[in-house]
Amino acid sequence: MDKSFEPSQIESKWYDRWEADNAFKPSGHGDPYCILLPPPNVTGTLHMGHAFQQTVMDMLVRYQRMRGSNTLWQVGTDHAGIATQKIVENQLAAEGKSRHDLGRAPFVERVWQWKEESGSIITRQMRRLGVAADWSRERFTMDEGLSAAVRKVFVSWYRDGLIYRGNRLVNWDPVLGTAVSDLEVNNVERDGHLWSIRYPVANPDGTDGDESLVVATTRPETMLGDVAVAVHPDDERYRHLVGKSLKLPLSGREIPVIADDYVDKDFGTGCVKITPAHDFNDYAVGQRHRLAPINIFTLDAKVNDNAPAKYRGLDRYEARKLVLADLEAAGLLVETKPHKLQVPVSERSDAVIEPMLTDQWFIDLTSDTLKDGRPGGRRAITEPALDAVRSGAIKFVPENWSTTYVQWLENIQDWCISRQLWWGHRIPAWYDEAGNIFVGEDEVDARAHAAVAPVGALRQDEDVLDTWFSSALWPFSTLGWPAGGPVQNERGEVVADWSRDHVFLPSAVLVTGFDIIFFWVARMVMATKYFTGQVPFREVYINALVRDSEGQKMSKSKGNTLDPLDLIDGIALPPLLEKSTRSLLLPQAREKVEKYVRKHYPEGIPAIGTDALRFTFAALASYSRTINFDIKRAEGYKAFCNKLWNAARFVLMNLPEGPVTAVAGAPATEAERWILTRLQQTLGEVEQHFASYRFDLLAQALYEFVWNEYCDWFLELSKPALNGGDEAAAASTRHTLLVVLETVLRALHPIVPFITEEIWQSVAPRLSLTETSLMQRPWPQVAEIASDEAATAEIEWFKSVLGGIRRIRSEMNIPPGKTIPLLLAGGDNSDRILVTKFESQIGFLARVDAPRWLAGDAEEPASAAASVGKLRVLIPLEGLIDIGAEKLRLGKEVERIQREYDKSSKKLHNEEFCRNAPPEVVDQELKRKEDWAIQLAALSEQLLKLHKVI
RNA sequence: GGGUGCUUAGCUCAGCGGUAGAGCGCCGCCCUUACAAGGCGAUGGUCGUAGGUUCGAUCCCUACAGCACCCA
Repeated sequence: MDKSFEPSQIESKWYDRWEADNAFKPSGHGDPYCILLPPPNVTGTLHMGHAFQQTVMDMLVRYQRMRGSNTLWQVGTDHAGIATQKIVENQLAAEGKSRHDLGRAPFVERVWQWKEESGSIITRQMRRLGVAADWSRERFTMDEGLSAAVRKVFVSWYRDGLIYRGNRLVNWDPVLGTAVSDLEVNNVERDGHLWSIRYPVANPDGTDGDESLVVATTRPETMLGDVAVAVHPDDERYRHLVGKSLKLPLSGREIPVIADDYVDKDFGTGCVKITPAHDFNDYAVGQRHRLAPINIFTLDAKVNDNAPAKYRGLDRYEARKLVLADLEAAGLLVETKPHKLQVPVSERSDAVIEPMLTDQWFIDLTSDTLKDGRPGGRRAITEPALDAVRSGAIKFVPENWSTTYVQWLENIQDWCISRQLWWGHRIPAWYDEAGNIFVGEDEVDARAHAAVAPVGALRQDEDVLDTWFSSALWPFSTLGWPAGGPVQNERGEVVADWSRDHVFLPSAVLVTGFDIIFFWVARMVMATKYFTGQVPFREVYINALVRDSEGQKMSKSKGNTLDPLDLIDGIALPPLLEKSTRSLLLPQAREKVEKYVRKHYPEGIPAIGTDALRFTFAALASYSRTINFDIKRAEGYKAFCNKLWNAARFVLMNLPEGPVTAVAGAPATEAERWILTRLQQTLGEVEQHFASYRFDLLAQALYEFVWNEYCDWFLELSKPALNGGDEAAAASTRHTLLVVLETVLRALHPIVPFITEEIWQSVAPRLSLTETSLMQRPWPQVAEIASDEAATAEIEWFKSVLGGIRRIRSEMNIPPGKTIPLLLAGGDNSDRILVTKFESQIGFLARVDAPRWLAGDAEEPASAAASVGKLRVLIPLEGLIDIGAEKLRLGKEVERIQREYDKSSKKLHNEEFCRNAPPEVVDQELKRKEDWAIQLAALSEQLLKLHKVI
């Protein structure tokens, strides 16, 4: 083995071997354990969130595989309708073309080309992360099998009366020209104005009356589509006007004053203009009062022919200016004041969303019963999804997220599933020339199920389905549903077979971010429950969001994004700068990003390797909802990998040639029995932390075991054993060194697969193991390892003795290389036995001469002292120690112990404590008081002696 | 407005009724033959504020403050 750990040399080697050996495929035996990868965008690249999430999944899968489960890690990508279409449209725009210049079929062909070019980037990156997924089953949401599932589901839900087409108000992105989900709309606070506009009351003869109402609005241009003004029913100021008509300025239409308790009496004037066609709240008010909406915008947000001629064709913001100017001129603009408002912005295009009345397809999630008596969406889809969580069939980790899930479902609206795009699953619906709708798997099927005879030719719906519609089917469509038998990919390879693979449903755990609980998690539950009767997964582990070291959200325009591969491979400053600023358009942003990068990575990013990155993710994965990724932390874990590497080197270089066999009667030494005990405890903790998804504690337990116990103590203790005269102890120690190493490699493997495999390959032959890869080794069982409390207590004693000597050495500035004398005083019989037993270890590790016991009555030389129970460990001062310094040191120590003693003592004098506290707590306190008293006595006596010396 | 979190060492975070912890950083001494990506040791905290419950509160309860995020 090389002197230090070089990740780049081992990672690709092992990944290729594993994959070639089919090590990632389900074994076919054991309990099914399936994890579904949240499918990333096929044209996307790996970011820190993916890397974190995938590390978590990979740890679970590797752990379960070693435990003997039949593991399936289902990977794949989704087609990300809007995002992907937009990328290709941008490419076309660079050529001066639009998708309409190409036409639908050539455009879609071009998107497929782009998908082929870029589609493997993210999967290559995932391999670099060490993802142990079954690549032979990789799927894409638009591949034939998954598309068949989409058609089947659409048609079934339609025929069950749960999908309908309707003219509804939706979030319309006027730039992309499509409906978008309300989940893809962000409400952004912006500076705007609140305008107060006077609406005169109309006289019965149509002329303006003396009275008027003043409405406040942030969107004056929409008044062209006003159908009413609403006031609160209890508002005394306006009660007499309810039912009367107003003359709508600029349009001249008459509109009623209505009473509705949606109105906030105290906001503005207490009068609200109602524009049902362009506001969700107003739409609801309009429906309550049976007012027909008036749509005043075209699909690209220009004023349409429903408005007075002079405004037609104007963009909504130009129209606003003109409306305000005209109102001003008419003396109807009462007030203009600055106002902060929430503006709905499309996540996909940054355009301001325009609520728009359009024909769309919806999934019914809200009606209890259909007109024909069949169950409606609430009963058939929403309630089962709620019950799945309420009943505990699906558990969220951390548990709180179930509240988020439940509250959202309780307030759910019908799901708009149509998108006005070309890239996606085309809606399997056809229209005849009379506008009748025919739904089927294909046109033939649609005709076969026609309720009325089609009039003329059929024309398929132009729209595609929301990407999440296909993602919602992921838990069962990837397993081969709806086909009964083998499903092949485009290369003719079998990728799934429902008759065999259905055992993987429900999957064990879904690992995903909270941001898609609504988008994806809830919808998978709905679809999977409906079509398979099962839950899609038993648990949902909501992973934290990865932020930068200062807690800022990672974003390209801030320059604080990290490419996981740059952490793995390292990157120098110049290419990092180039990369970070390459795709930025705004010069200010470039400057800011460059400054950030130079400040945080003045020397670029050091290569830490996949294992260290994975360990870092594990160590950061507590239940908190965000993790701040600090590269310093990752560097620390690279050091850990190096530590493990060198520990292995030490073990291997202390072995004789050939296999090492267990010695009869072993383990021979306390140190071995202690490290095995600690190993056993650590494995127990690891089990527990896997079960509770506490990867931080899991990583910490292993880290501490490897570094602070195995390396710091056991390896050090093994040195005198290996080099001492006791050949049986040496042989036993060699074997234990090896066994503990091999066991901890197994336990670490799910977190750090590469380094553990590399080391294991050197270790395995020494233990005559027959497996060819660490991946084939069984998970280490707690029950296989014996614990020994007595040995543990002895080693703890030893560590205290050593600690005492080391502190004295360090604080008295005795050079580490200098061997010094050691005197012992006090102590009981067991101390004497232990001193004899550990004499060589104490001598070796503390660099002291053979200890000498002071006879009870012998004159004690002036010494520095530490106490271990009743035992006093003395370092004679002569020629070594500054008495003044030792008095100071000892004085501080005595004070500290005195404080602890007083605390303990005070507690025990409190009668309430003794009466009310549990007996074991009182006992513990008594014991502590006693221990402090012993130490106090020993050290104050020592201090007294030092004072006498001078 | 409704909801969910967070506030602990210089930084990033565990802990959560009974002796305040880790990693990194900082300081001191050491290139001791596994590892200087290292060893040994030290420093560092009235656990956001104010009340309450309790024999005992960083932990439970209440209020407040600050900071996030989600939904409307």
